[in-house]
Parts: sequence; C-alpha cells; structure tokens
Amino acid sequence: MLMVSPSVKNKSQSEIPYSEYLTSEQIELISNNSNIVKFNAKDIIFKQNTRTSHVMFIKSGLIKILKEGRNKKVIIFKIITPEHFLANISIFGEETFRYSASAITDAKILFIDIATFKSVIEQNGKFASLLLQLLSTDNLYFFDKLMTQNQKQLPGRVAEILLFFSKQIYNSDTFEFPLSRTEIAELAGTTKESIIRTLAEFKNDKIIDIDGRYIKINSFDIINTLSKLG
Amino acid sequence: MLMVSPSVKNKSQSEIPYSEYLTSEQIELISNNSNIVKFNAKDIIFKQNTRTSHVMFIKSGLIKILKEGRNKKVIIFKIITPEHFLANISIFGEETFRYSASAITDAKILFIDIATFKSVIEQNGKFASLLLQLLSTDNLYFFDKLMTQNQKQLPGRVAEILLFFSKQIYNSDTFEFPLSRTEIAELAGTTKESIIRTLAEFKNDKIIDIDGRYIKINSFDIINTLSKLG
DNA sequence: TTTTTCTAGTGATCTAAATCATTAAATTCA
DNA sequence: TGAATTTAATGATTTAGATCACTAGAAAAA
Repeated sequence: MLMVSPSVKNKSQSEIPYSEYLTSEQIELISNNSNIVKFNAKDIIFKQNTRTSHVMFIKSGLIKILKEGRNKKVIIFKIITPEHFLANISIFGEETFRYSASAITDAKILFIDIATFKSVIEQNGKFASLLLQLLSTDNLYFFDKLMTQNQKQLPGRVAEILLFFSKQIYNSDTFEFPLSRTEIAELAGTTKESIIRTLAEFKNDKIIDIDGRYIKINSFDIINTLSKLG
Repeated sequence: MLMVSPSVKNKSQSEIPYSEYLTSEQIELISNNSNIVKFNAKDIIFKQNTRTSHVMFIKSGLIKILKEGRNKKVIIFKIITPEHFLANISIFGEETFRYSASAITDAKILFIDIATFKSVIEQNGKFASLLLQLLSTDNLYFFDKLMTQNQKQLPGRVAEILLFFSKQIYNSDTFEFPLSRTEIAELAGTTKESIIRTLAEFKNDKIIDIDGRYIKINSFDIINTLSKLG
C-alpha cells in the first residue's frame, strides 16, 4: 500500500526515537534514512500481506492495529499512541505484515528504512536490548488482552476500554471517542449492537454520560470495579 | 519458587542455544553461568509474581505457560517444545513473571543466569537481532491465538489443538494426549464439559477415535477444514 | 486395604451475547 | 439540494457454550 507520497522534512535529532541510546553517527545514519509521513484520519498505513519495508514510529496521532478474519469480522488488537513504534511487532519476524494499521486521527509517522535500522541494532547491543524490552512489554500486553477477552464479560471489557481512553489517552473524565461504535466493538471483541446496549446500560445506571461520541465518566469507582472484576 | 536443587552437569557446546551466533568466549561465559535442571511431569517451573532470575531454554519435554485468572480459571497460553526459550517473553519486560510455567512431561531445562545473558546480548548485536526475531515470532503467535479465540467456535479450536499435537509434537495421526481434559479446556479457552462434548461429537462423526488419552485422527480433511473455517 | 481425591463423562438448565430485522438520524456524495 | 450511504439505536429471537448437579471409575493417600 503506502499510497501516500512521503513528504520529506528536516528532522531534528529529537525526532529519532531513543536517540539517547545511539551514537551521533547512528542518529545521523537513521536521520538520513528516514522521513516523516502525514496521514489523515481513516487513512490506511499498511495492509496485511504487504511487504514490510520500514520501521514506523508514531510522532503524533492514534493508530489502530487490526486484522480481518473470515466473514469480514475485524479485530482491533491495539491502539498505538505517540512515541511508540508501530510495526516493531512483526518486522523482525516476518517479511510481510500479518495485520493492518490505519490512522484513527490525523497522524505523523516517522518511517525508518528497515535495513538501516537493522544495521544499527547489530552494531549497538544496548539499543537492541532496549528493543527487546519494548517487544517484551508488547508481548505482555497481548497476554493481558487474551486474559481479558477470555475471562471478562462485556461490561468488564467495555469498562476497560473507557478507562484506557480516559486515563491513557485523554487524561480526563470527559472525552470525545475517536472510534465509531463498530470500532469500539472491534476493540472489545464483540458486535456493535452489544456495545450500544452495554453503553446504554452504563448510562442508565448513571455510571457514564454519553451523547454520541461524547463521554463523561461519572463513577470511576464503578468503572474500575467492573474493569477489574469483569 | 524453583524448589528443585540445580543438578549441575557438564555442558557440551551444543547445549548452548544458537551457539552459531556466539563467539567461543561468549559460549564459554554462558556455559559457565548456566546449568541444566530436570523436572518431573507436573512440576512447577516458576509461578507468576516470583522474581525472574534466569533465562530458560527447553532441552527436552513439554512445558505449559499459563495464568490463573479470577475465580481460579486458568488459561494455558502456549505449549513450549524443545529447543525453544521458555521465558524470553517477559524476561526483558518485567522483574517478576506475569505467568506461571509447569512441566507437562518430564523435562530438562537449561537455566542461564540472566545478567550473563544480558551482557552477551549487549556485546553481540547479531545475537540480539536473533532474539528480536524470536520474540517477534512469539508475538505473532499471540495475534493468531487472539484471532482464533475470538473468531472460531469450539469445534474449530479443538480441531486446531488436535492438529497442533498431531503435526507439531508427535508427527503422527495417532498419539497419547499429554494433557487432561481440563488442561485441553484451558488451552482451548473453554470448560472441561464442553471439551468432552466436542471430542465426543468428533468421535460420533468418525473424525477421530478416542479412548481416554489415546487419539487417532481419521480424517485430516475434516479436521483441517474445521480448524480453518472455525 | 479402605478412604479420599482426581478425572472423565452425561443430562438438565440457564444465560450472555450473537444474529436478524427494522427505524431513525447523520454524513457523504452527486 | 435531494439521494444515497453510514452510523446509531432498539426490539425479538436464537444459540453456543457455561453452569450446575450428579455418577463412576481410576489413582493417590492414609
């Protein structure tokens, strides 16, 4: 895919991720072999089964990682936030992406040439170590996701999503959901109808206010409990 | 945990994993800071929330990685087979294990001191690169597991498990299941009753023969289709 | 040996959530 | 601007699989 023509820009050192682990030559090398690409909300960043060519690092915006299963059912595995690698997950494992990514909001992404990136890793064990750590953390995220999906029922999973957006993304009890009902469903591993009903229940129980995509969490206590006890 | 007293043995070079990526000094270093521990079937290797102290590499036997959720419900995330790292998943991410491991069959595991292992990684970018690759592959496994759990219903998931043991572990259409019905359920993300019923259906439909833990797959065609189409 | 515990199996019942069908409102597009 | 397409919402119905309750045999412990 990658239909977007890369708009090359001047990159300051600070734009290279984890540059504190790199020598100035390595920063220079990566800098010369990377560029920032802008995406609009809803743009596809890459599609499953296309070749991996770059390591991507989110500078701004929210990205969803998803996969289409049979009968067109989509799962959103993860929402990736700024200052995180996008494609670290499979880039070392596979030649082609096993999943797709698309922009939820407008986004800027640093594309780093994969060969360059790999060469830096091979030269720089500390940097490699750091990446191992990031990848491990990622792995643990999927452990938790698997537990949640398997053990919690819908209200718990929805509460978890509300907490994620409130705490991790917006840091506020009030926010505008960047996802449609269908997308929330894909993230919760359910259907849009069930999401609508669960959110309506939360509203009836005065746990949240909701009007379209506007959300206000009234009782973090209850949402926390729901999220924990599933 | 680790109640087992380490029985130190002479280690040949070939016992050090991926030694082709290491210098002879590094092999020596790891060799001097590791030892093989024997476990009996059902022994706990480590428990969640205990401190990580070693990198573990399976020499022989089958190990299950599991986590206990609330209401004591257990999920088996993965079965790990010989010549694979056991604890690569979280060892770089966390100070304590987020999951438990126990031996399904008798097993021999190479315990490598974690500080030694980390020092080798930092010195040796190629080796670090290899580990990144292994960790990425692991990550993709969890993507698939999440998809399966979410999209396939029980007969598909059970078919998948039968295929896994038949193809990956025993390489035969006939085998003795190393897991109890409850454990199969934990691997399939369901209950023992549902597993028993699904296996009984497969037997009725002549897809498999089953007698206790003895399994014979009669129709790979049907099992394959079930596994793929869920 | 006898008792206790664990594992496999079966039937009856229940329920969370999926599916289906339809309407209404909001966006997009032509 | 009006037509077409998405998105949100709600009610009715179905269903896969969980839960509950129990039996029987096998294995472990006393």
